[in-house]
Amino acid sequence: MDNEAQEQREDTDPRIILTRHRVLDAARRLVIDEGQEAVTPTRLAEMTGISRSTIYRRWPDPDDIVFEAIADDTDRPPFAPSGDTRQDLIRYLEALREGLQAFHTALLATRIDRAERDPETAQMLRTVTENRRDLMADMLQHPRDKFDAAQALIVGPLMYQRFLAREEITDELIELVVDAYLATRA
Amino acid sequence: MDNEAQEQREDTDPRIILTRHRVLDAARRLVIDEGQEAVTPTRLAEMTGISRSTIYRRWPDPDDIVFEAIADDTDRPPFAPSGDTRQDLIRYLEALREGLQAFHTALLATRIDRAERDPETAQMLRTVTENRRDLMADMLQHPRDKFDAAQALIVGPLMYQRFLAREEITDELIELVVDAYLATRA
DNA sequence: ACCCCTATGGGACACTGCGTCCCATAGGAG
DNA sequence: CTCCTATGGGACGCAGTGTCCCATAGGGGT
Repeated sequence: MDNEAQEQREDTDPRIILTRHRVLDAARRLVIDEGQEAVTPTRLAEMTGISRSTIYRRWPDPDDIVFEAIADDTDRPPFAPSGDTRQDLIRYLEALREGLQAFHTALLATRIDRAERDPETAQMLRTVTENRRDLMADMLQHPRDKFDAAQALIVGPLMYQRFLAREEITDELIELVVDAYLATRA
Repeated sequence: MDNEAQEQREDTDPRIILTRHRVLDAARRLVIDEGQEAVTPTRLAEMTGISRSTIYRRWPDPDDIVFEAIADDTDRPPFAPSGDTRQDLIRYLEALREGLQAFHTALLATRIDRAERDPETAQMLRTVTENRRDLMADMLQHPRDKFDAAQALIVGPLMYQRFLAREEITDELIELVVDAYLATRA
């Protein structure tokens, strides 16, 4: 098999890396600005200067471009917990609020929609969610296996406010969420 | 102006009503099964037997078809409150859970995604949210203007579990959500 | 029962973008 | 310096889009 050699090259050949990076970057911008249906090899070629041939060669199924573009989302590292759980939670949610205001949050909305029809995207969403759960459980020194419901309780209201109600996430809401969660632990 | 006459006909002429109904029905099925990018006049014509000409005549901009298809979502009427707030909330969330399992829930995911780029869809989402809030405030005999945060607290966790974590909404989660909310009122 | 009005059907049309292919060229690895 | 391969730049047939025109069918009013 020279499949291994092939994969090796894809990770090291600077030409391949650059192509991949530029195309996925452009794809992300397209998803954010115009939605995933705007992501076509022709548009990407125009935006990046990379030829259509190359794009088709790298991604025989253009739909994979959208998937890969919305997949690599790097969670930022957590801050150091102070030990004051209430204060830590508030700080965490304030950081989450800030993240939800960033322009790339539209990518999350696209993931939500795609996951309804694409099992791979659904799996990706689950993984991202679990990662954040583990990260947060560590931060709060909380057993992971009992933290699923807590995640929903804490993160859910902010997601609701951002994507469904589409209204501002106020300081009051954050405090309310934190206190409601803490009440369940007492 | 014969614009009024025109609009009058669109609401009464059975030919127009039937066409509209059949096309939007097919569009909903397409959005649910294959996503909004699959909604094209050609596909709709094939599915409904209605000619492409007619579809273009009714919707000069095909994108409006998706919007109208996902827009008319009728909230079911609430049940009669028993007066026991905790029990009423649990029953409400159980009904919501059932609704979130229905196949047409994918339409909500599409709304969330679309709202990121289309102001009209964003407005529609806000209106739907407000309607549910008012409905629920009435049910719980709760002042509406202070109910926004409560909505996020109560409905948010279920939405999170359904769309982000993509895991089952358990009875335990529902009880936890209700008790957490009630704790904030004490 | 009749007639007028309009919605629909069924094409044709140019146009755009898609997906595939082939060959020439440029850039990286040894 | 040389081989190997990634990219570029076209060509091509094909499918779908959006527009137009004319014939027909079905509703509403007399």
